[in-house]
Amino acid sequence: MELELTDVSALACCPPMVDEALTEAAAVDLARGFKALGDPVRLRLLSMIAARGGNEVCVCDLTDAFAVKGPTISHHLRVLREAGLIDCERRGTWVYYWVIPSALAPLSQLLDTSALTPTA
Amino acid sequence: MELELTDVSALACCPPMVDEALTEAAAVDLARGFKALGDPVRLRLLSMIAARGGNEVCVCDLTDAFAVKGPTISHHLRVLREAGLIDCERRGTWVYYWVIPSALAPLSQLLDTSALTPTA
DNA sequence: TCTCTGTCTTGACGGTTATCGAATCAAGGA
DNA sequence: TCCTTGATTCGATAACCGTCAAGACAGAGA
Repeated sequence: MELELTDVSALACCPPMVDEALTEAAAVDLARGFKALGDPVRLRLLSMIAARGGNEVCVCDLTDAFAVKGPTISHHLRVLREAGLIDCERRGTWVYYWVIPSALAPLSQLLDTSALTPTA
Repeated sequence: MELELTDVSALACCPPMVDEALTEAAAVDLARGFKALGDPVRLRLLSMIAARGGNEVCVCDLTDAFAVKGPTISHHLRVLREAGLIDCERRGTWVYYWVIPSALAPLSQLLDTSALTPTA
């Protein structure tokens, strides 16, 4: 399970873009995260993992919910992991995944528009 | 300027995914938005447009900030527009773009993790 | 009308990505 | 030790995407 992981700490620094435009470097970092979210299968995989809160999800519970085959699920989980959005651990026969909230937070904050619509 | 635009209203319906996993249909819709954000040039373009708040930005003010050529800027602006994240209008010689906050909001809310980290 | 400037579209090229079958690896149990 | 099950990796293929040069279009001004 050796992968090149995105440095999450570098992302935890982002005011809403309605307040301040991104630098080129910040855009490269953050776009990596959004790109990982830009596939329907990956986005739903992440949501199924995240919906367990801090708990974990077994891959075996994910695969059945999708039309795509096992290797494709593995591929998408790897992309999410390389983006630093999730992590995993093998315990016995099964592999468990969980979400990394500190990686999601900057992405959410960047898109926050509450400064434009104060009463919405 | 006739394009197929994503229906924004269909997106304005999304609780954080830490509370509830996405349906397949919702994932397809939302992934379209994230996919548009998944390129460094596009993300920075959007941030430069959004940073003006409700005001508009002339394309001529965007082009100089990037290494890529005019057609590439046009292409990325079109992708952002087809995703429903921005809109534009021509006035005289110049074309002005502005952000659509109601399209950004659901994406931000979906990634909100405050329910997991109450005091962060 | 012609010309100039700003923006977009077209067409093409090279690189990337999603997907799957087959093979591989990891762990448990017979 | 062998077999079975869960998950990943490998290799190949088809589709997609970012980029640019060249050309087209829109509007302003002479």
